[in-house]
Amino acid sequence: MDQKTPPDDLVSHRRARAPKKLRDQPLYQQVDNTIRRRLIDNVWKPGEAIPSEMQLAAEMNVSQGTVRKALNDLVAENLLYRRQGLGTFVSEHTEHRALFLFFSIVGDEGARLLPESRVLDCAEDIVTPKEAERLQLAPSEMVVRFRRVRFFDEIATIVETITLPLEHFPGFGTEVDPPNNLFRFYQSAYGVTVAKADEQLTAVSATEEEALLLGIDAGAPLLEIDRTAKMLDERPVEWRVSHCDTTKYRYVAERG
Amino acid sequence: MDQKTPPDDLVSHRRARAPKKLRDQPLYQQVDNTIRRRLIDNVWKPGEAIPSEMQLAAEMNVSQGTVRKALNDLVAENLLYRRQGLGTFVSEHTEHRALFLFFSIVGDEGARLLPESRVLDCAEDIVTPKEAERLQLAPSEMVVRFRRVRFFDEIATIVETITLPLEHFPGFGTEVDPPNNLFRFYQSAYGVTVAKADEQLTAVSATEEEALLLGIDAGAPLLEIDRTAKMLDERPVEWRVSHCDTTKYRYVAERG
DNA sequence: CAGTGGTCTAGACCACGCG
DNA sequence: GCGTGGTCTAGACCACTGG
Repeated sequence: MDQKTPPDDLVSHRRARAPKKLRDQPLYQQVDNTIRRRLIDNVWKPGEAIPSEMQLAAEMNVSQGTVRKALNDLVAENLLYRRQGLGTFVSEHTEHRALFLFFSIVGDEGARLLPESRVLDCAEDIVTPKEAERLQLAPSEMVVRFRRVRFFDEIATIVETITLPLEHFPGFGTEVDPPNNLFRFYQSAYGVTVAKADEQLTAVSATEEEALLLGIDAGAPLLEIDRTAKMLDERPVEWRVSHCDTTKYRYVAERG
Repeated sequence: MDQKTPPDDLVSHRRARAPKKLRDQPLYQQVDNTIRRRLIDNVWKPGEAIPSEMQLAAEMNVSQGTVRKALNDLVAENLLYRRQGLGTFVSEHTEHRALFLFFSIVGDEGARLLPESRVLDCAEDIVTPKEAERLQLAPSEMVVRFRRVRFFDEIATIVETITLPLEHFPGFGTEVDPPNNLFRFYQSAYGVTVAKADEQLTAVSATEEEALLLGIDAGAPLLEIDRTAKMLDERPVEWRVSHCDTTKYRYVAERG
């Protein structure tokens, strides 16, 4: 077959009116976008297997190799994972994934532990200007706001404030208690999958209240992590400001 | 051709004594390693073009597609970059690369600027135990240790201490002054290419001296970035501890 | 055993940069 | 025009998983 006997589905417009030239998006990008769309729309749900390469190739009228390139790109983004002999699966927020993809606090030996949590307070409210900016909400929208203390090995280490747009999380905090692994809960209870997060780190001084909660002196230095978590389509769904006592635990990153 | 009429160079041993079974490394991995080795050994230097896919494929007796997979993996690691119609090139520490790959401090508007630097002191010395651990040196080895203040828009923002193993940087600090863009200097003057870095972030209190240098109060919270920079072969080459005043500038990261 | 993904090849055409 | 990388296809065999 010539490079393309126009594959109908994806590229019905491609070269329909253009005998030559006219560079569209590459085929594998169109496949990528199609699959991405289905993930966003929850057509394929976290944990489930998606169709095989051959099936996708047949459906989209492209070669297996083209589908493979798209799939491998999505695997590189951690949206899918593949197991030889089994199939291709939609990533989910298991303990492990939450730990290694979205949690960067480790102990002196580099061991990662998911901390325990105790909720301090929780209420619905109108967005503050800052929250509206971070969550891209209109000035009058409602949010759920709650604070909690997090413990590593029984030692209070983090105080954090979390804000969620009520629109995506109806009944949150009033009908149910926030569990420890929030991302997994967002996914299972609300169908909201967190795919990426932007973080800004600064150093701040502990307030009186924080000092009391963490068992340290007021004014002691704390690491502030200001994090906006986003869905697959880049829409922000959670704003979290964490104040961490870094005397026993540190934030780690790898660059390059 | 059958999947492999044993390509001589890379896999002379592969299936030499094994009629079946015996899984070695995939071919594209062997190609990857061969190229990586040449980068480590400076056979191909930063900024230079490496041979074309066809040439490499011919040299290593594999198909163009196999070479391509290896090259694309190396591009994903930022060790190479490719320009259509031109060729494949070894990455170098340009201002841009230094800025976006190894520098994470940005202003309120997210704009990235490379700060100016003023060196405070610089001397050769025997390693401390901490330095020996970070740089993986024997207890009696010599290092160069220097401190500097860094300025964004004329405002002192960072105080940092940098330690280099003298072995890799003979004459550093005594015969030449440390320039502002260190990574580029390591590369051009010593042939040392920094390929990755591990960072640990904590919050600390400003010492009297730091407070004076940064124009803040003693005890004010500072962001400490403890960074070990490594070469292509993972050997550490620089240890840097930066104390940053994050009232005007922040550390940013992206996860997921 | 059949079906999945993983590796490898061969060859086509396209888009780009340069002489 | 020629050589580079970029996209796409077709088809082979291997390795793993499950029934």
